[in-house]
Amino acid sequence: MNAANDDAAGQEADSAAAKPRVRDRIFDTACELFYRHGIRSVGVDAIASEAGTNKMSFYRSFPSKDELVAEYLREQQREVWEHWDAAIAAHPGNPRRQIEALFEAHLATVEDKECRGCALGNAAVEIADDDDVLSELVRHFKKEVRQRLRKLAHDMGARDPEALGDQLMLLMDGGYFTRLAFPGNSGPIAALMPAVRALIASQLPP
Amino acid sequence: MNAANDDAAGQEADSAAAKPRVRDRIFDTACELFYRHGIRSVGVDAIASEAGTNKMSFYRSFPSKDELVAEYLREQQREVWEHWDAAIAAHPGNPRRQIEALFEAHLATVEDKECRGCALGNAAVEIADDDDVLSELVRHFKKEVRQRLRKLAHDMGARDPEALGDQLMLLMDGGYFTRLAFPGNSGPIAALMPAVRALIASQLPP
DNA sequence: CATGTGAGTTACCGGTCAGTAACGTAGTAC
DNA sequence: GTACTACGTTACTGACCGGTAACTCACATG
Repeated sequence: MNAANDDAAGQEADSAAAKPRVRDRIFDTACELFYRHGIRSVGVDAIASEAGTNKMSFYRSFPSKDELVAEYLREQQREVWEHWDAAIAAHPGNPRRQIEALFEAHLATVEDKECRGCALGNAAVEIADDDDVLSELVRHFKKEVRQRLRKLAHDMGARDPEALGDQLMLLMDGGYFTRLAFPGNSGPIAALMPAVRALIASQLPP
Repeated sequence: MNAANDDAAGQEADSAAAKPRVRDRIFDTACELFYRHGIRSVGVDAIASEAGTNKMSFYRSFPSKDELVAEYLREQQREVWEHWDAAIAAHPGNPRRQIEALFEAHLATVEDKECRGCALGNAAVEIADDDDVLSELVRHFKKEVRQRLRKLAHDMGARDPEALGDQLMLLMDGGYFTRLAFPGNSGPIAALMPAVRALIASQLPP
C-alpha cells in the first residue's frame, strides 16, 4: 500500500532522516489511483490533490503524465517479479512445486478484495494502439511471463514445456481477466488450482 | 468527408431491404471504432465524421454517448451468442464435441488479425467503477458465459461440472486477454486446444 | 402547393484535462 | 545575510469533449 520511505542509509549530512518527499507521495498515490480506476480516468489534478499537493508540484517531479504512467507500469512489473521470485524461492530445486506455489500466490492476489486484475494487461486494454512506448512495455512484460512459465515447465520435465507454459499463462491471465466481473473469490478463479494440477499431470513424463 | 450512399438495392416496395439510415451507419461505425480503439478514446465527433455525418445527426439518433455504448455492448453480446450457438449447433447431442467446437471457434476468432480481445471484458477494464449500467451489463454477460460452460460440462458428464466449466472459462478469457499483447496466433493461445482437451480428459468419468 | 421529416451545417456552452508562468515562502547550507 | 532548494498557490492557455440551439435543404407524401 504505502511506500516505505525509510531510506535510513542517508548519510549525506548529520541526520538527514527520511524526507517525505513530494515525488514519492505523488508516485504512490498515482499507482494506487491508476490501478483502482484505470489510467485514462485519473487526471494529474486528482493525483496531486489526493497526494496532498497540487499540479505544479506534480510537474516539478514528473515531465509529463505519460512519463508517470510508464514509471507506474515499470513499478507494477517490479512488484510482480518480486512476488513471483518469492513464491519460487520457497521451493528450490522443485520446479513442479514452484509452479503450484506460484499459482497459489496468484490465487491469493486475485481473491483479494482490492484486486483489479493485472495492471499491465489492463493498461494494454486502455492504451489500445496509440502510445508505442507503453504498449511496448506491456508486450515485453507479457513476453517475459511467458518465457518464465515455459522455463518452469521445462525444468519440471514436461513433455511439451512450451505448450504447458502457454497453457499456464492462459489460466493466469484468465484469472486476472475474469476477476473484473466477479467480486472476491466468487468467480471461476475458484477452479484455478485443480486446473493447474490437471494440466501439469497431463504433461508429466510417463 | 464524403458518404458512401450506394444503396443500389433500395427497393422498399416488395422486399424490405435495409435502408442506409444514418443511425445505422453511425452505429456500425461506432461499434468498429469502440472495439478497435476502446470506448473512452473514441469521441462522438470522431464517430460521426467517420460515419460521413456530423455530431448533430448523431444526437438525433442517440440520446447520449453512454446510451450508444450500452447498445454497442448489447450488440457485441448478441454476436457472441450467435457464434456460440452456431458452434454448438454443429454437434447436437454431443456436448463434449460441442465444447471442443466452441473453443475451436474461439481460437479462430482470437487468431484473427483484427481481434482485439473480448469487447465486453475490455469494457469492464475501461469503465472501471463508475458507470453502473455498463458494468452490470458486463457482469451479467460474464455470468451467463460461466453458466453455459458449466452446463456443457454437466451435459458432458464431467465429474465436477462446476469446476470444469470454470476452468474452461479461465482458458477462454485468458485467450482474449493475452491476445492484446501478442499479435495474431503468436501468443500462448496456440496452446489452447491441448489445454481444453486435457482439462476435459481429467474430468471424464472413470 | 403545403407540410412533415430526415439530414447537413455552423456556432456555441460548460466542463475537463494536460501543461505552463509567475510568484511566494520556509528551511537550510555556506 | 545570502543564496539555493523544495514546495505551495493562483491563474492561465489550448485543446478536446459531450451536448445543444438554430438554421437550412432535399424530398416524399397528401
